[in-house]
Amino acid sequence: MGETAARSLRADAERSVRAILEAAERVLAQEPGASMEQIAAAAGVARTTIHRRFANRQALIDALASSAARQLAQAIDDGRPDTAPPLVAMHRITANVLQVKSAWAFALGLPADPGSEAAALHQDIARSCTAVLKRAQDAGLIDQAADLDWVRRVYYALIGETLHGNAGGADPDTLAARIIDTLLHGAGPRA
Amino acid sequence: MGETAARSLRADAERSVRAILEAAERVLAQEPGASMEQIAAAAGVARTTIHRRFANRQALIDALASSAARQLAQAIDDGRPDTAPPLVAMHRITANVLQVKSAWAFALGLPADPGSEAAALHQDIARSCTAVLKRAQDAGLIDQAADLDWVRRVYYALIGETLHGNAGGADPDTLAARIIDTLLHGAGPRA
DNA sequence: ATTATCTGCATCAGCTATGTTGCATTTAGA
DNA sequence: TCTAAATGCAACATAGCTGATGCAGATAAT
Repeated sequence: MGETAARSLRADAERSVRAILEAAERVLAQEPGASMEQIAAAAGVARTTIHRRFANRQALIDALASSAARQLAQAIDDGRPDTAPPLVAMHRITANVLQVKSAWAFALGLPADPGSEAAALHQDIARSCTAVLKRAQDAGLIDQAADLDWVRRVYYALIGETLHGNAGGADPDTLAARIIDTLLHGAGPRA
Repeated sequence: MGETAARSLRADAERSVRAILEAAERVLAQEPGASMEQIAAAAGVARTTIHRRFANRQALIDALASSAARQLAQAIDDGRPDTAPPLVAMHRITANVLQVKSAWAFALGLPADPGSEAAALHQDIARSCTAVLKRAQDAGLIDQAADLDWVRRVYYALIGETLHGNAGGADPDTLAARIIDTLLHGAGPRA
């Protein structure tokens, strides 16, 4: 069960942990090699406080990755991937994911080492994603001969590219619409 | 004129520089924070030799980025983006780029700071790329209403995703064909 | 109100990477 | 062959990060 051994921290301590994780995301996104000192400063906390909650740098990174992965999994579940009509689910999920990924870009870009909670979550997520695509394929939205694994990877890539260019300002629904349109139809001329 | 002030190094020195750059790519691709010592070892060279040719770590990274960007630009030019028929140019360019990017993944993924040679080259590349897409659009391969900047970014993303999953084994032409097909038609059912 | 927890601050030891220098040796080039 | 360039090696100084500790003051929880 990893590092989630937190046995009922005091309320202020829990606030500190959250502040540290959010600061770590902010700081490391700009400079992946940033020091604990910089993270502490951004969190409004002394460096020693970080060391009290996280044994070492790696433990902090792991916790960050887990936390972000949990939020991502939640964002997907909120889109009802198993029950909503495929197109609706895809749109909702995409919009949700865009928001979570834009807030936790660094943490979610981390290479999750096998066995970690984050890795397990990312596998679950990939499964959910493939399931939705399968439903879309059965509904005739995706070509029967298409390689769903490639389609899923293209979908991931479109999300990633959307986040790159966008400074976080544009409407998630508009962006999601473009992603799905591109995924299904590409850039070629419409019939 | 940046760091290319190299005034006729001796032949063996030039070999060393190349070995260092190639080793840096190899090592840093696996561990972006790797030490100069590790790079030197991988290059079969003493650490001090690296410091003789590159003032500091940043200078080495900059040189690496420039070198890789030059090769990428060359790979695109080799595809005759201005003269070959659009589809042919796109295919050739894609196959060439796949090979160069797979060999210099780290260097080309580096955030080129404005003003650097690498940044200028990447702008040239983006221009060439957009030009080819424009020709494809005029030829009716791409929808008239399409946003070419988005199309170009999607194209980049497809290349990036292709390189991720592929361990460098598959045939570049096959991969290029899938990229262009996906870019133009997406995953939807064929007419 | 009392207690257990949390935090900031100061401090310390240890480690590692960086960048430089001097010298002896090898190697390319004329 | 002769010279200038290039390299390896050893050593050194510096700087920055990490992780740990002790203590005094602030804060939550009962």
